[in-house]
Amino acid sequence: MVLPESFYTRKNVVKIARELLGKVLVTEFDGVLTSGMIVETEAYAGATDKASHAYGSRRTKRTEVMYMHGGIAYVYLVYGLHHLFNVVTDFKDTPHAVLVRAIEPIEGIETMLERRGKDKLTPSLTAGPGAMSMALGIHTSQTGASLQGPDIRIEDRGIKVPNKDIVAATRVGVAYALDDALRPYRFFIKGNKYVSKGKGCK
DNA sequence: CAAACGATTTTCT
DNA sequence: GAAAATCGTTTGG
Repeated sequence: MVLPESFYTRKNVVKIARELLGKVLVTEFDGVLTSGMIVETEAYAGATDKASHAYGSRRTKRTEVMYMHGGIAYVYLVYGLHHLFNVVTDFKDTPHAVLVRAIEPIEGIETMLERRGKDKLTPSLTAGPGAMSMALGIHTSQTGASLQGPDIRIEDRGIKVPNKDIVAATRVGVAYALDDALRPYRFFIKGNKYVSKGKGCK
């Protein structure tokens, strides 16, 4: 089943990030379907989180989508070449979001290999936020798209992730956030090959 | 209006 | 292990 809007419109963004593990992220552009199980996420707690783009209630053209009602996509460009896919949570005017960092490919693997310019399935196909977005065909033009819409959705296929397989850790690439970089807002499935290594992963 | 920089990945040494 | 690639957004003059 496709996750309903009520899954996203809750106050605890950290809890949502954790619950997204094991769910299936699906994109369908021009009738081409690609999907994968979410194995790694990070929570960004809006106004009170120095690592978030919306820290201190900063409101700009780019971050505007984060202030919208939960259940939409927030996609943006980093380093001029990587598209990162986020899920906006919580209610209007509360800029919380969950960054999806990695998936385990399920459907449309051929398409994903093609998009990435690869010919063999390796973990690097979708391990890491930039790589994953490219494999799924996610682009900054999809920012603000509904997750109940025809192009992008997240499904619950009954996959259960045991508590003991969920690891909480510090986030990657946010050292500039000082003390907030130490918050255990990163979740991933223990032992999964598709979890990104990340630079700051110790 | 100009300048600096980043929630990263890949490739080369 | 280190460095480059590359551009929209943010910040300062």
